[in-house]
Amino acid sequence: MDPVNLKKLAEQLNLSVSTVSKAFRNSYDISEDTKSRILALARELNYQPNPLASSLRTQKSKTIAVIIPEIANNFFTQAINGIESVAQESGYHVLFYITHEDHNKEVSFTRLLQSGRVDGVLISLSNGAGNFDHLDQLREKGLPMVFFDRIYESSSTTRITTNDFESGYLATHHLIEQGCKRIAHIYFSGRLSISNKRKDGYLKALADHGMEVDEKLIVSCGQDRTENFRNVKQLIEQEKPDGLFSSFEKLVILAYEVCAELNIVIPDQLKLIGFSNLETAALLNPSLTTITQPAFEIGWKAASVLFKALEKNSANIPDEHIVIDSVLIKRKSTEKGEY
Amino acid sequence: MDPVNLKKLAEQLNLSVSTVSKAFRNSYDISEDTKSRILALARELNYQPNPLASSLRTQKSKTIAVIIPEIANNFFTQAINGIESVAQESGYHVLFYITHEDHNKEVSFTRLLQSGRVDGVLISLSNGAGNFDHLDQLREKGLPMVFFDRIYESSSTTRITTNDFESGYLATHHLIEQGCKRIAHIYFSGRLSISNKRKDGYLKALADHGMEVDEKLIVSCGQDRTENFRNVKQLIEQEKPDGLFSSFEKLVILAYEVCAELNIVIPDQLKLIGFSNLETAALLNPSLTTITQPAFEIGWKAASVLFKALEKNSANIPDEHIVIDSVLIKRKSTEKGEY
DNA sequence: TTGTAAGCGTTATCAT
DNA sequence: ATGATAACGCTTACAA
Repeated sequence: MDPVNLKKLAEQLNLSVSTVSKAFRNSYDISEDTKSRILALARELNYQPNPLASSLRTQKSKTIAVIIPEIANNFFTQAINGIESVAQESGYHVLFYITHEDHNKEVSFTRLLQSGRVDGVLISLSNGAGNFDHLDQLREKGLPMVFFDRIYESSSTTRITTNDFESGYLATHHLIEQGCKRIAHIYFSGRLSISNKRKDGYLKALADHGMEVDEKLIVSCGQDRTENFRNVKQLIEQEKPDGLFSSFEKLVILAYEVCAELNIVIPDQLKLIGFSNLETAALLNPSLTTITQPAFEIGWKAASVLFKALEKNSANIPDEHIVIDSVLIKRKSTEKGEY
Repeated sequence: MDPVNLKKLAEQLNLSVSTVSKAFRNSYDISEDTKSRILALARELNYQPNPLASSLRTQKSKTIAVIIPEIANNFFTQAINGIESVAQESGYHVLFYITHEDHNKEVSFTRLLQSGRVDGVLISLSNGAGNFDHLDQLREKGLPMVFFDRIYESSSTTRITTNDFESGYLATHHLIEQGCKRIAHIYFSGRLSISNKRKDGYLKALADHGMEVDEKLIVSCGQDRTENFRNVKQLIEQEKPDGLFSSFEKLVILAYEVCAELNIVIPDQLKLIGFSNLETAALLNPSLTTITQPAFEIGWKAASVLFKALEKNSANIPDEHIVIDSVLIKRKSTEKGEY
């Protein structure tokens, strides 16, 4: 219960604090003999250095922050696994902050990180207001940051995403191949670059196949689940699309639920494809055709880029956009019927 | 870029560091006038106190650690949401450590927490060796801990779980009600108390209904997915149970996959029920009857108990076992056929 | 009401 | 090879 620190070790060994301290870092500059005596006592007393004191002195906390919009989301949990695997290997500690898509929370979290608590930040933006002052401010304080998935496009640091535009294109193209003529799209409105890119891919695919864009087939969703349900239901009921591309997993699930309520048979009446990292995609009724993001790799890469900069002691992270491709996994929800 | 700290504020205002420091805490003991001057400059220079220095001085980090076995797991992500909601409200920071069911990692993580990094720990055990020395050691260092879900039963602090025994009983009882005669059980082997309790519930239900226990119907699983698959496949193929109760979500999913491979029709040939917090349980083919844990509440409660103790500055957490009941949600996977 | 100074536990510089 | 000392940025008696 009473603390064991350098001072106590030093007293018990009749050494100075600085000598003891060195034993834990400088292998040279200290005799093998005293060093082993020190380490022995440290083990015996179960000495653990105080990271706060050490961080204060060295100005490195060996800690990073991860800011994400939500956690009950397969993309993010897999990305976290990627981040965490690098962090564990590099001996870093990880603080998590969940914004719940609330821009104000994002702002106040970043404020809390401005003074020494962490050495760097990995962040995936909330779908809130398009104001990035808080992020610029963090950069000004010299805190290295890496964006992943929901990136701040005009930041001058590394940004990591999947090939959102191409994936949106491919998803739509797949529906066209499967014979769809009226292809709807649902997405999350807001400032998210990925949302817009995926939609652009959808639009381009339609254009490339000489299909007209019908604005009524494009439904933007928000944070209110009930409202989203109503809107998607209305879309399917009234516009009777024969294909639907959703750019977010939450919305694909919603579409399944709407179809169940409306007794719409997938894929016969409506073919469904969506971005998703659901592990049970193959077990759904019917199994779901997905655009699956390399979530683990994205998290892994983001953390790797950050740690590489931290090891070099440089807050200078390359100003580049790294893209890791998604894969389209075909399943029953987009199968051609034999009707 | 250059740091703004108390000293700099003090210099610019021709005040002493201590006066400035007080302005941020002691509203009294300092004139309204100077206080507002200080706060104004602080805002202007975007001053953020250095938490390391402050924590070092006050011996409170306003940070807790959460140690869990895995993150890509609906129970844990929902529990995290519960934890995080309390933490945010109380202004605490949260460090996450994922053990990946590796006892050695659990040991080394706890070691890292022994000296001031955190004020308290929330932990759900890995399914490793049954050695709890590292946990006892943490307690000896005076670090408040709360266990949730996968608890250390004989620890003398608060432990929070669902009603595992009763839920195992109910699940089995439900299968019996639905007409099952040969009820199998799959679970994770190891030291986890919850795994054993759920199994005990299964055994008791069989006994209460005068059904014999057939050891061949009870299959224990480990960390190797391929091996688990093989064992569960063998169970279903050779023992031909007509009901199956799985005490973990991962294993229910596995059972679905096995049935798909064997062309076993659920629920006609085999009725399936399992512990699960899957959000898509209702969308599976067929929809899955679940025992669903109050994951958010469990996380919320665990964090609340811990913070209450921390606010009182007492490492004394009640030695009690709090139980929050699960619910049995009936769906198609256990429906009686009309055959 | 404001200031002085010690100290939290460590690290780093400079003597010895 | 070892030790004295200052410093990291903040809080808190205590003094003025």
